[in-house]
Amino acid sequence: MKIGEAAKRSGVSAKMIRYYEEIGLLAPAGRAGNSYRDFDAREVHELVFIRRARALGFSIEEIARLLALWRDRGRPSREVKEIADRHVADLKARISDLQGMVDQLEHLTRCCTGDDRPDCPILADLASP
Amino acid sequence: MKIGEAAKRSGVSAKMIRYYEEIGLLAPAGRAGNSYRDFDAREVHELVFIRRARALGFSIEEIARLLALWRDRGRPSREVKEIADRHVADLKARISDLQGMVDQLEHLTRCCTGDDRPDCPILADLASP
DNA sequence: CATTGACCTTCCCATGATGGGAGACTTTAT
DNA sequence: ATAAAGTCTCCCATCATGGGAAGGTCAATG
Repeated sequence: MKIGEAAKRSGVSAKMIRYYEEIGLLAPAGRAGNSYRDFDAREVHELVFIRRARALGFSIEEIARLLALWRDRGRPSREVKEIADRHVADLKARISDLQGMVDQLEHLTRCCTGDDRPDCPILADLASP
Repeated sequence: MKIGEAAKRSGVSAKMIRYYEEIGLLAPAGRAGNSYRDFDAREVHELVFIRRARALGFSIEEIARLLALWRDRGRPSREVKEIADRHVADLKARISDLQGMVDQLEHLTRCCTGDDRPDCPILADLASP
């Protein structure tokens, strides 16, 4: 099948499919008639794998490792779990950063009248020494 | 004072100071002897403002609006609060996205033995139709 | 006064993942 | 046969930041 069909079936845009091939995440697709890429079901399956992994926040780098493990039938699940655990720790760190921002901002906005007066604790905080 | 000193006092790198000037976030600094930028205390103060706003996750775009309001002594605090509230909502949405990923991944990793066996619910999930 | 080292300048490049678009070519449908 | 839709490769843009090169400027020391 051609790239548009593969995109539709996998949920990955044609643009991204070409990009994944370019950076070596996917093996170069065969060419039908030496010009259009030609995909089979296995390749669409890999694209779906990638899309789902992206939706879980894995980086391309991590996905490359997950794909390699997926292709290796004898892999130890330990290695997969390690990648996932590290990623979860990373996500939690990001959440914690963002939550810290929310906490500070909510404190400030609670103190801000938000009316026509110019006094604003939010600006006062940003401008404080 | 020269850019290195302004960077040290504000906590904003010289690279970033030039960038903020280039994109118009800051008024072009005066030049001493027509070559080196020359900063005064007020400009350092603005840089600190920017650094703190960045630490709260505001985009450059938002900071430009906050700076304009800060400079306007008669601004209504309502406008500041609107920006902050929208930003908080944005942060919360991102947290919620990330938390969803964590939840899914923790469910999967709880089910993964993480030993030498190849069976892995994490990969199985990513590869599922 | 001259050299040296620290600082400054501008310009270009890279990041990560994605989208947009141009210009040329191929396939498919009418 | 012609028109429409799909595909190809390139290049550019995002957002905020850092790295580095090549060259100019300043301050202190010999």
